[in-house]
Amino acid sequence: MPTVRDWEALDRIKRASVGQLLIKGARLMQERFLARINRQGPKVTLRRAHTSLLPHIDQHGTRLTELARRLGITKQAAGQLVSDLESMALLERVDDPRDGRAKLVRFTKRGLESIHDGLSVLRQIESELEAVLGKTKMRQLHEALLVVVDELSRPEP
Amino acid sequence: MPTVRDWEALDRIKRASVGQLLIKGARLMQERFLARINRQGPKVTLRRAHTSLLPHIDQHGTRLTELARRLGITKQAAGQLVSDLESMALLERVDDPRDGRAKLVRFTKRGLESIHDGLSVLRQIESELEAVLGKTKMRQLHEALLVVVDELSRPEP
DNA sequence: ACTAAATGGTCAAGGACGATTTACTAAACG
DNA sequence: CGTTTAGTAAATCGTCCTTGACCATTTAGT
Repeated sequence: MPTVRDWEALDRIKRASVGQLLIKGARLMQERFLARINRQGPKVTLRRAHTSLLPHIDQHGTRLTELARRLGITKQAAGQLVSDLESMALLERVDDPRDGRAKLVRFTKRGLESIHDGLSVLRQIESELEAVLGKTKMRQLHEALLVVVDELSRPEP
Repeated sequence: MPTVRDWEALDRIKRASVGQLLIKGARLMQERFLARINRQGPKVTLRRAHTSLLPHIDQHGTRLTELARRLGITKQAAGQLVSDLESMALLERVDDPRDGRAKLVRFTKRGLESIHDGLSVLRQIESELEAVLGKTKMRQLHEALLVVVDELSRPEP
């Protein structure tokens, strides 16, 4: 039977939970990022799935299957995302010289410029965070997040 | 024209970006949480939208309209989530004695027990993080995230 | 070399989720 | 009263992803 004491405990946990703060912070970060990107120009409309694809495009291009593998989705799903970004002229498919079946997905000139713009928006937001956190705590946050991502990336026990 | 130097810069930024680490960490956290919750019993299947609703249910019940407002969605959308959770016997709708039109959404006994279970899963994951981070860095992470959430919660400049 | 299996990719259909719009009932408020 | 507020109902939508079928090419087995 739930008591008032139980509820106070729940409240304390909710406020104290690193996990919940992490999730909330990430959501806010993503919203702010997409809002600024899509505000500063009617060029294209990036969606969440696109932004999770883009970081996996390598300098010399990446195969669709490899992208799908890295994202943990089917190659059809990855193909759809690539097609979207292709129609925005951010990505292009070129034949892979080492395999006649394969194509390499890579940035267009414009896509690369857009990525640079995007990263500068990200840096801007991060510098706003650093302004309130301070340099030291920002560095600590960065280090801690590296460890967190590393730990959570390993398979479940 | 993109150069190799540009690419190296991009790579450095990607690895260094607090924003991207935050988003990735949150995604991994949520995945691990839902996986464990849904693994330790075939009782119910919680989805992401449900877990974002639950923390807003107050001790004495919360009105649907208020839930919708807090979540930033329409009351119909909130109503649907509540209906889902109701059919899992985690929530119930009761008449609000202070307003004949209104109903209060509140936890059932079972729902509250499940919440406790859920929070203990969360604490478990967090303790695993603390095991690799160390107590001090875990505390620093917590404090930094509080500031980050606070800063990102304020309206856009 | 020749065929069989594996691999890279595309097309089409559609499902799950998380919402929205529009329309409605019932109660409260003033 | 008439207007506002709480909630429900039904249809639909956008996003993101899957399944299934298929073609072209490479790789392996014998």
